Amino acid sequence: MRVNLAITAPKCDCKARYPRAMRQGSPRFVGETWPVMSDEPAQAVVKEIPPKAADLSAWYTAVCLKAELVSYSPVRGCVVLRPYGFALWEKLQQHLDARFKQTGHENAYFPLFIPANLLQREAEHVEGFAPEVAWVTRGGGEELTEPLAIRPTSEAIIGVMYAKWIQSYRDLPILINQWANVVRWEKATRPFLRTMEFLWQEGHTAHASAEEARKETLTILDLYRDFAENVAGVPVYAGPKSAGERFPGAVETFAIEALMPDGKALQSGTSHDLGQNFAKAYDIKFVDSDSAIKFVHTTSWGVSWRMLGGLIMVHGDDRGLRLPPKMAPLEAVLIPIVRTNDDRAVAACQATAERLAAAGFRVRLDARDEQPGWKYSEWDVRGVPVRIEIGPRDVESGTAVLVRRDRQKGDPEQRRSVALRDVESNLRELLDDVAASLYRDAKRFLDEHTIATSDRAEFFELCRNRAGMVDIAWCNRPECEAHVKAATTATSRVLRPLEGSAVCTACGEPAQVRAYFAQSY
RNA sequence: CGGGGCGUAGCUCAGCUUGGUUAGAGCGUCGCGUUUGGGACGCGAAGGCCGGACGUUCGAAUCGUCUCGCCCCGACCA
Repeated sequence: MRVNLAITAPKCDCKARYPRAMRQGSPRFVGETWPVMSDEPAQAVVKEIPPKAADLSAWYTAVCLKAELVSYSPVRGCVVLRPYGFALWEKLQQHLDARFKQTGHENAYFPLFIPANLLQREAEHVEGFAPEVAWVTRGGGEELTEPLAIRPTSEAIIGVMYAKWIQSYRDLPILINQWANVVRWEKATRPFLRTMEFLWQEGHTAHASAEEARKETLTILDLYRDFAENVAGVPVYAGPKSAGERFPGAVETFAIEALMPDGKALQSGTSHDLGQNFAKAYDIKFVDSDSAIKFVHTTSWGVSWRMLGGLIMVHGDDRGLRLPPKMAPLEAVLIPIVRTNDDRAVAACQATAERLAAAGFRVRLDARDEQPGWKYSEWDVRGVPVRIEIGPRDVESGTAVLVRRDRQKGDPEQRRSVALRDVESNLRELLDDVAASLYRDAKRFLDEHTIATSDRAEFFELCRNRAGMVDIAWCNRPECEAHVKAATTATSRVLRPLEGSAVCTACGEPAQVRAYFAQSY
């Protein structure tokens, strides 16, 4: 089998090199820090990527651009998802889609345009989305008699269709998902985290009973949690949202919330129990087994490419992306070390790449005519979990050097030499270890930045300082949350049951739940 | 939508205060050669409606007004 493993498009806009003066005296071999700038702790490791700890926002934007995930476009607030970024999105799609199928869902596709009157049927829904809906008012050179909304979400159009499709309890449940783009008119945008047009999936289901709808909502919530933790390596808190954080039109909203390095929470997936609100608005009725005409119970749930933004921030370091292996478009990149009159390493890499591909690994050979060190840096920026180096010494000894992206230079565990005959098992083991290690680090960060307090002043201070997930006993009253938000800009992220009795840390009223409070993206 | 910053070569920027010949640098790109285990080096070459519009002026990258876009910090959201 001859697979196309070599890269063919070496174009990249991140090749800037350090000025010569800065390079002089730099070590030529691994195991030492490069560049030598020990008296300048804030110095970027990779040119054009500022240190992550110094300015998360600047670091984030630079990484998204330099890793060639996205590129800004001439369209305000909209990014181009470049091939590497799209490949990352595809990995998310593959994993989630497989889970949706396993739980009985089917994919379908609904129109991008939503007539004004449809969108307006559910009062809370339209009110909630009004500020961010884009409208088409002209088409074919003529003013439209009825403006068309560009979907901010698809409850409306799907509700109308469900009303047509559903007659009997035998038609239920309907379990449909769509992969789509949606538009929300945003004022400030950032790659993945908030763009005017974004990619997501939205699931829409209809059920005969409230219990079944609630079960579906929770099934998806757990599916999202499982994906975030076990595939993306991002630990999350999952649970119900407060009334103030609820989806417009929902009876109850559940979410998974991740914690970013700057102490702000990122809502990474939502699952809504819509009750009969949309069924009533869109007249989705069925005849039940007892011959009574009833409204269905619906749910909706979504994960967007925002999840990718969270993964980037949680795992990335000063050298760029660090992708969890299951999400990485490439699990390993092979870099031959060629010498003058000795390009045996290229053939060895090609053969190894083919073997690995045959074994099911996503690998690529980088045989471009560039310095090896230059290639290391470039693939570091892109976060490929493992690099495989084969040089003349390896050709002689039948070995390869496996270098893991999650470890820093100088770490003795960063690189290991393995026999080529065992490369598959070694790579498998290494990838698993990288995945576990990335998750472990992220989990430790979340744990260390989840702070329980019952002291009112401390609570407000922690919220203001973006200390992380601030865990309190809470009254679950909208007025209380509004007050906390006004004072600290933090809101409740997700709730969980309260054990025993307590007073609300924020206001002193009787507590009903425990809540994680944090500022959020 | 408020507050702040920035748009000059593919990238990072200098030049602008005090308008004046062909607008510069480093890196990248292209060609040739030497190199290649953490961002190589030499020689040669190409590359710019100075974000856009209007204005002031004999003359605008430079001054003024407007506009578009990007970044950062807030308010709203996934």
